[in-house]
Amino acid sequence: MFNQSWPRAILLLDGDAFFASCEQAVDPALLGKPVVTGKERNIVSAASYEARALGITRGVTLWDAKKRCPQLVVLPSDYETYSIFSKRVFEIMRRYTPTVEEYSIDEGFADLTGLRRLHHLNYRDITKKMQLEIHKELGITVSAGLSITKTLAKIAAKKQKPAGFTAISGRDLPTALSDLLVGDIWNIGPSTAELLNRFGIKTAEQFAGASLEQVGKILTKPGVAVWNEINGRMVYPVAVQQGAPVQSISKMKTFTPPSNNKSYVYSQLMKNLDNACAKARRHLLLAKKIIIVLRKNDFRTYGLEAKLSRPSAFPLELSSVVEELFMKTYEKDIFYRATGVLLVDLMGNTVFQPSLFDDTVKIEKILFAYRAIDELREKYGKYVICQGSALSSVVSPAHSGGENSGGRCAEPDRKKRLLKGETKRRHLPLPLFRGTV
DNA sequence: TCTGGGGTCCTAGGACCC
DNA sequence: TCTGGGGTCCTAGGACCC
Repeated sequence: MFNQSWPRAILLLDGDAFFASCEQAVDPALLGKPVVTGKERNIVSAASYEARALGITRGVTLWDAKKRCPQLVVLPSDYETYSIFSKRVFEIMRRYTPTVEEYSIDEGFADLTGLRRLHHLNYRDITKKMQLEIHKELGITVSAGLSITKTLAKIAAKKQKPAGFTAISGRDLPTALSDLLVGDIWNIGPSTAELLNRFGIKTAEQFAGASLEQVGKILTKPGVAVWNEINGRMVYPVAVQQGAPVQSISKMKTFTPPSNNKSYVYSQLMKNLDNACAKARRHLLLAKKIIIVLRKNDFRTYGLEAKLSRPSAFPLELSSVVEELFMKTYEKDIFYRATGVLLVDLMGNTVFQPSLFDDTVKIEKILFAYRAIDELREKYGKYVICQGSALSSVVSPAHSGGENSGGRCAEPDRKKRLLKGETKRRHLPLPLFRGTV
């Protein structure tokens, strides 16, 4: 599988407290203050280093966080802004190599192998230059991990944060792994870690030292891949995805408090259908299969799927299918806490040709209607229009848990304010918003 | 981690075919 | 009617990630 014969130089850049740092970069008044994002979920999804210093970590409830630190600045997550920062980080990485993988919104891999001569710098200094440019141009910091495989680069990047740089060479391997538990390795989750523990393998070093025979007996393909990677043998290449095709689109939403009201639960489901379809249309995609998901109060989650008679991304067409699935799944007197809609088996909407049996006039009408709907939503926000059956989820305060339940038209789109320059900005990084919206 | 939301990939097992 | 072997496709569900 891997036929490279010289050691690779794989770099991972990992944003430091990324969401919180973006907020601080956009609004300098927040610099030096404890800032968290996640207001919309009532849970800390990112905490600035100032907040971490006060013991506030990802996942704690805002209520706990506030109690611990009354002066805490709590912000709703603004993914659009973070995505813009993210894009610009990747652009800076691409100044040095085209082999960049946008792994997540705040992490990117780059393969620097063989680029030292081109840049007249060693790998360390190439990395340092990237970090410097990111800091200067965007006002945020990233930590770097440099090693011979992606898995080792991940391990390296975690060693020193924020704004850190850590390299793990082939020679350093045993020491680099000695203080690490198996469960801390990328792609080894809780259940695999537990399995390995049962066989006496507790640390990353023990795992790396196990024989292929032993590892092959305990784990399947993905586990063996990780074992190769932490031994310095590359299995995962840096994958330059050009417009990586989306495999699925889903919308899932918890409502508080849980409800046993059938029409309310159904309306929640329809709202998800609306939003999932809108997203699919934005991506110019149609689904061939749809799955609905109901989560009971005990967190057991049930899914039911249906193949569509023709590919679609239109609630008008899909609501009857969803209703049918819902009736099959829904149990009376059971409390539900969340619903979801997944659109899978996606195809481009340009490829789709109506079959002989389709009613082309009707399809034209539906397409026309949704073009209008999408324009309205683009202009006035996503709650301006929705399926009638989803209505009670938007307007009914009966079961609402405040922030959680739709109707947040009040807060004007923050990005628009930023565009108008109403929010203070540093000598930033502009043009931050060129070509978007 | 008493529990958000959005994804990807892998595997086991059944159906169906030769 | 019983037996065998092997391939492919599909689905449900698990595990993991940020």
